[in-house]
Amino acid sequence: MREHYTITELTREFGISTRTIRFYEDEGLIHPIRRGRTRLFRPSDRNLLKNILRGKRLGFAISEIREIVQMYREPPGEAGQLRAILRKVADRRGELEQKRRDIDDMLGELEAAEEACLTRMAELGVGQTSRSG
Amino acid sequence: MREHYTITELTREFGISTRTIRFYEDEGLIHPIRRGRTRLFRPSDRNLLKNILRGKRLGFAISEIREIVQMYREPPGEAGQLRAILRKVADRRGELEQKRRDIDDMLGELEAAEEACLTRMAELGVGQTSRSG
DNA sequence: TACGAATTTGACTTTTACGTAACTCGTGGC
DNA sequence: GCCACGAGTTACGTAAAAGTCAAATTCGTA
Repeated sequence: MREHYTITELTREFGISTRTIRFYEDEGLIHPIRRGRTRLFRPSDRNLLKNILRGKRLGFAISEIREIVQMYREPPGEAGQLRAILRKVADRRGELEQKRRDIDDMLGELEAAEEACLTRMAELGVGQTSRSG
Repeated sequence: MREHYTITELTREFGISTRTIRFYEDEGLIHPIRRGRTRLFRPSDRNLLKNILRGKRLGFAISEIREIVQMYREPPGEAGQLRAILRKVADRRGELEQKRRDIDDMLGELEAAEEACLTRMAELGVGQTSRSG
């Protein structure tokens, strides 16, 4: 595990721009340390970025991702705040389960579409090159 | 199964605005029939809308959703187009599987966060009201 | 057929998530 | 000391996805 990563290393690894990473810092999602003015990303920062991009792929907004990654930090010492986090965790879990149902439904539709295409090709007497599923 | 739905019925059912539905029509995602100038939504339109909103929840852009719902239509009669659809189906399936991995990873992180909170509460000697998982 | 509620269309505005341009700073090599 | 070069900052721009508002229709119905 490396000590630090530069911003451009992370842009290459994750296929995003420096602007994007700096934007996430401006938005308070990530807090790299500095050597002079230059950002240095620790492995934990890199991991956090990975989490952020996961959230993006799942369609969460920046404001939501901010809330989510805040839940991953050291739990606070106050009971009310802990309960608030637990509630949010439960909410997000519900959302994710909805998304999973959405994925399954969508996969079902795709399969139906594929079947329809294959049937149509058979009708036309067209040979297929390969079959994925 | 009803014959037709009005626009406001669908807005209530799905929790979206009339502007949104009309926007989707402008974007060519949906094509309700008309009685005069008034839109009438068939059950198939309602189902299509459901598909569109699924895509939205999963973070697909309108342009992607347009492509996706086009794949659900009657397959064309030309072999090249059929093969193109099959390729797109395979691509989307790959994306959905990535999203599913993202969901599982994120659920894992949430679980870890929950554990950390519960541990912290135990340390503090705080009673929990309930446990979801 | 007159009225109010719902609908349509069109234009303009807003928010989000960055992109782009223009410039400065700091550091290593010669 | 100068230069190249990557990184930083500031400010403005923009595309997508609606929200908002106004004006014109249209519909059910009394």
